[in-house]
Amino acid sequence: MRRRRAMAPPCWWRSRLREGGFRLTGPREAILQILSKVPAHPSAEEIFFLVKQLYPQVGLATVYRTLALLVNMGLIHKLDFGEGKARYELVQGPAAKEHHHHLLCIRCGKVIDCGEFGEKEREFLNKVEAPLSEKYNFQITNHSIQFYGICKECREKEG
Amino acid sequence: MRRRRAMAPPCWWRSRLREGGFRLTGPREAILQILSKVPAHPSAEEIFFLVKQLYPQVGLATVYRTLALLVNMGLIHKLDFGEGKARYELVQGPAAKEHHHHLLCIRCGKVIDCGEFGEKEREFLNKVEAPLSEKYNFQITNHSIQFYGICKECREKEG
DNA sequence: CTGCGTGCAAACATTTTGCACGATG
DNA sequence: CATCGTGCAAAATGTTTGCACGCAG
Repeated sequence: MRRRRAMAPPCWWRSRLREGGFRLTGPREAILQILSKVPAHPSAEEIFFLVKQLYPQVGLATVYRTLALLVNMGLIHKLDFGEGKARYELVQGPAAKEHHHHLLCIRCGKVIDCGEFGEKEREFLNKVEAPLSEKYNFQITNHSIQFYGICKECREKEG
Repeated sequence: MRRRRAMAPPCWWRSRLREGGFRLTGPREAILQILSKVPAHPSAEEIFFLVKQLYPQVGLATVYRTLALLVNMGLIHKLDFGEGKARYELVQGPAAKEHHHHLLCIRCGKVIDCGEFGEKEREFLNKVEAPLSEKYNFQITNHSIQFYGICKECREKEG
């Protein structure tokens, strides 16, 4: 077990793109590069600005098109916290390890990350995913759990 | 058990509005009326058209403003399945009884309702909600669980 | 060389906001 | 009768699409 050298599968996604019959282009590489580095769940616009630093001539439409492609290929997850915009995360990326969910305040819209319930969550999912998958003939690739409510600050303000 | 007369709690929400210091207006009544009758999770636009049948002069902006008000008051839940628009449901309404979650296809966007895991879900939530609520000082009023993946039809189409 | 993928700009869809009028309490 | 709430229209925001050009294979 002595592989110490940063794991670095330099571009594990290239083969995936080829397999799918898609071309390997600058924008796509840049976007995947960014996604594999960014820790949190960036929105399309955030990704756009990050990619621009790496590949300045990129257009926002390309970011959207590439993200849609990657979602369909199953390389990234599209998340929606009800903010009016989507967020994205690499399936096998930094965020995948720190898999977490969210508390969403219905007053101020604040999003609190919470990653504490790993064990209980897995237990629950193990019980639930297989039957669902079978019953609906649906191949589950990801899940997302949100709790809605009122945050500390909003409760203090308005009672 | 012979109450046959439609249950009709004529307007349980009026007091709630008053308590909050809000006026009791036509549009608000109409919107709550609709929400308490509709079974599924209507979008703002769907609500708008339904309310129009009951209160024709209503404007779409009022629907949005009222929905935001009701969310803040905790009378309705705002849901987002990543379709680019929000959906709403009454907290204590028909949908509340048939509490369910969703399978979302990342290929075609299909939304499949699934309501089968009541017991396991409650078990999980019981374990998880209290600690979360305490740790983040967050009053949980609702939750939402989604599974993302690829539906039967899309798998058949594209392998 | 043949398209697929791209950048740009315009189109779209949903939601929010500004304003003057009207209704509620 | 003082505001709060409303309808309308315009603006803002996020995402998609049409088109001609250029690069990957």
